[in-house]
Amino acid sequence: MSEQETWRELRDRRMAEPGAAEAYEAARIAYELGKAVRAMREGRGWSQNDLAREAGMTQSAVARFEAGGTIPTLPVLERLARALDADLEVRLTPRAPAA
Amino acid sequence: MSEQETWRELRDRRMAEPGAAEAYEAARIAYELGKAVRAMREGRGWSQNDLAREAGMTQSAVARFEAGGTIPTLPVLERLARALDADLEVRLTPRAPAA
DNA sequence: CCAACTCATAGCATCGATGCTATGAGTGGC
DNA sequence: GCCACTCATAGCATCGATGCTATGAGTTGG
Repeated sequence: MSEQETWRELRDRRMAEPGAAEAYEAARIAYELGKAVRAMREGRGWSQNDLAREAGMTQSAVARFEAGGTIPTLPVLERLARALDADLEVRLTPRAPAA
Repeated sequence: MSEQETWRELRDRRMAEPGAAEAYEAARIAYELGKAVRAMREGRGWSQNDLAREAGMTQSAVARFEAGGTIPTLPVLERLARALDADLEVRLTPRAPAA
């Protein structure tokens, strides 16, 4: 079945790390971002190569990111956002009211 | 005036890099996040040390981050968010309509 | 004046993300 | 069957963020 597992496993293992709820969250966010970018890219009918060119990176980097293989850094997210005509938003929203 | 300049200068230089609008944006976001965290921390009457303890890092790391001395990674932001009872939100919002 | 506390930096080690090239597998067209 | 295209990985080099300890300066309280 083509066995394309490594990054997926990497990600899964990360999301399963017990004592690290924060790490889990970061990995989850990375995964969501990867899916979002893939959706936007496909929405434009772009190949990973096209997006890579626009974002100033290589196809392998895009694949790695979309697969959730790593937790992306803000500069990379910015470049992808620009390439996709999107805005990168990063916020800390208080869970409890300012009370 | 006490001359506490290095990180500030580092940040300023980063935000001035010409060909790198993305880098500028990332630096700007880092700066905003630093200010936001500082505000939340002070709102609780916590010292950098208190926050550091809660977030599992050292006072110097908190100072560096609040000063915008580095572009934070998602795991660090998550830990800070948790320590401050906040949620970390990272999103790519399309600038142009789906058109 | 001294002690304690808070924050800004320095300097260094280490880990992890990114950048690269190359390759394998799957698909579609000719 | 062959070629071209797309995507998933491997493997490696490098850069940069984080983690640490230690220190200096400024403040406040005694």
